[in-house]
Amino acid sequence: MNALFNCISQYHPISLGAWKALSRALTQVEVSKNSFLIQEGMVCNHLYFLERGCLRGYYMLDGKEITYWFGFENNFVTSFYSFISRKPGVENIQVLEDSTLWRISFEALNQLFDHHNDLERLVRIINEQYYIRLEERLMGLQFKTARERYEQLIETSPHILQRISLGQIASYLGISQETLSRIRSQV
Amino acid sequence: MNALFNCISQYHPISLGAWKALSRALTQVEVSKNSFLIQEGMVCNHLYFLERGCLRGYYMLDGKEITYWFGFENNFVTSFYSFISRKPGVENIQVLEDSTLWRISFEALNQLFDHHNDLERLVRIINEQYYIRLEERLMGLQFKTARERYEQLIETSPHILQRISLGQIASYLGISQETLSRIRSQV
DNA sequence: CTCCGTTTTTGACATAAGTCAAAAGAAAGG
DNA sequence: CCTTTCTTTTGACTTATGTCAAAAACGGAG
Repeated sequence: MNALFNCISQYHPISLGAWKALSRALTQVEVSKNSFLIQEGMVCNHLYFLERGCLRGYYMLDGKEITYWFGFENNFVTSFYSFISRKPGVENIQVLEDSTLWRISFEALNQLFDHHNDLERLVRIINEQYYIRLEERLMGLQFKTARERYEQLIETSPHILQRISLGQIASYLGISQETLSRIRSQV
Repeated sequence: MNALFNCISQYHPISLGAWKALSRALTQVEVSKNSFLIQEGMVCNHLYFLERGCLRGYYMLDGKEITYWFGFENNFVTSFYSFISRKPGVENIQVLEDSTLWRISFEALNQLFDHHNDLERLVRIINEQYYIRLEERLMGLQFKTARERYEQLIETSPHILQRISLGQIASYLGISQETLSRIRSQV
């Protein structure tokens, strides 16, 4: 649970009381490679923190898997739309490496908000940071060529290249895997 | 200010005290067509609410204006990255029609958070809803053809077509204006 | 109503990227 | 260690989309 505490502290410090309450509400989850944390059609009832391992989020479009997200150590994870709106989502979250997570339910989190102001602030701040990242990602997709997207990925997230297969990276970048393979072979 | 109150209420009801305090912190701003609300290189110090009018957000890439956002009545507006991180941003927000806005400064907003829990909750909830929209937008860009993007825009935001020029819509969709013109001429 | 500037359309052409298919390479399982 | 399966690469070809340039249409100002 140390990893989570450290991660939180980088966003916004919380009181000891809030941390204790949060700890009590958390459950550890171990999941193994190729299993699913979340599947489409479900209402996602939990917010997760990924302590160890690696995940992939994707949805189906015309019979193809479209990867929209990768999760690594110290990332928060959920099917955001479903978790927030309490409706079934289209997202699947697949476990790419055996992973350790901590999770809290929607109800428990909202109860904590009522009693611990600083926790709600923490979540507000984390949401804002995640929003900024998503905005940057959008800008990276809107008008860049396949090569530019790949080069940007190398710069901003080189660790992805080590741990994710080429086909999944291509999907994440919005290009075909053949194209990515060719880009890679030409430096 | 009624429009703002109504808009807020749809997300999360707030106490009368919170609303009074918020009202006092708001300033009305009138801006005229073709002026700029925010320009790149500035730190954006305000969060705006657009009561009447229409705005466009864009940034420069290789000497071209890339439109990433349109704002209409009842939208919240800011250069999000800059407002949150307190650093200069790359975004420009241009006024497309004479507009009326209300604004609150970063400092004032954060002071309100300290005294009015429900205001911070409101903002957290609004942020979450905006996050979901951005996610949907990202999915719409990642793997769709020019025609699919345009058809999706007609479905989800037909009002944009009435008020925005073709060139700017094309940019928003991540395609050239010639391509959009041709798509439109073939139904 | 006419003129001027802006926006949209059209045409011709170039090119990035997708698709399909097969071969090569790497990883996993018995 | 060999076999099977999955992933990556390569080739040939197609297609969607971008680019440049010019014409047409539109809209505001006087």
